[in-house]
Amino acid sequence: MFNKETEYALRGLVYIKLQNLKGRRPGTAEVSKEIEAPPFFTAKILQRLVRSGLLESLKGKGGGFFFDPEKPELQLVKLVSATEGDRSFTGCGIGLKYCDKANPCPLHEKYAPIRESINNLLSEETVQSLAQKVHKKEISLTNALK
Amino acid sequence: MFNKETEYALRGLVYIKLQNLKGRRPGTAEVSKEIEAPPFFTAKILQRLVRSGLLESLKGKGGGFFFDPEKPELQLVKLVSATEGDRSFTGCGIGLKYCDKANPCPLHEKYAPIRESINNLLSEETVQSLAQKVHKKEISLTNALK
DNA sequence: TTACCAAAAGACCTTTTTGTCTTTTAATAA
DNA sequence: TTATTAAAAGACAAAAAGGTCTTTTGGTAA
Repeated sequence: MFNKETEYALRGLVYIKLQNLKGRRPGTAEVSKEIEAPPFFTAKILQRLVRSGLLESLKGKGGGFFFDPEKPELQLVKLVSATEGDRSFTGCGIGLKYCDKANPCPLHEKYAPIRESINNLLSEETVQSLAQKVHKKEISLTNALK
Repeated sequence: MFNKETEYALRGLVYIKLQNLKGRRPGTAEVSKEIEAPPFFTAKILQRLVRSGLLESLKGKGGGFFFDPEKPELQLVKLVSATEGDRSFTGCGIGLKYCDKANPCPLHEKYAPIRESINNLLSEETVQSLAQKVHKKEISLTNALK
């Protein structure tokens, strides 16, 4: 579904949001440990997210990552665009440049609705909505079995 | 959706099947040209498919690629397993090792049905069924606009 | 104002994917 | 049997993805 960067970003951001809800700002070491992702790579990914304006950070003692409460919720489609680029869930199933209802590839009829439901999912869900689910329910962010 | 190898394999196999229906056995040069894929890479991919038993080939004059009429239709899931490995449409959306109905990640509820419909598509459709669609309808295999 | 802390920046590396090319092998036809 | 044809095999290489590490910068707190 997603590449590694997006997976780590998703897990990391949901973890950060959960901690923010508790009034905390986790740092790279904590985030990478909790989501079981490579530490330096996690740091790099979070940095990129800050640079692209999807996440905030604070240096120095007591520093760490957090979401700007002023900003709207972060739709997954925005996140995935930032990590994988725009074309990840827009292309043709078999890789044709021009493939649409008027000029379909042989997979189009069945694949188009699936692609659409992926895009719906990515528009409907946000980092915050995912964090809520983890917060409220018996839902996990890591590989630890409960 | 798929990686390049799978895309080229899909387009190539459908083209080969279409030519087989006309009593022809296309070679690597023809296939790569018709599906607009890199010639040497196409050759390598078709070779791999032959080695894994999904396609037949004949060397020498009049040689080329063809499907064994004795074999059952080639389900896309078989093809994708050969080119991308088994785990491409079985994993968790956010990359957790253990994620299922009993121990779901926050994306599971909405992603699981999508993943299932992808797997249904890949089981239902075959190289032959896609070739039939191209044969019967106004459906394209290449980037050429009609 | 100094000591310390933690993110930012960026160089560097490894692996996988994607792609190219040459040589060898096997089949066919003359 | 020889010339020709086309796939098989495998070495090689570029690009992208994934990952590591060191140095610099900017904050905080004592």
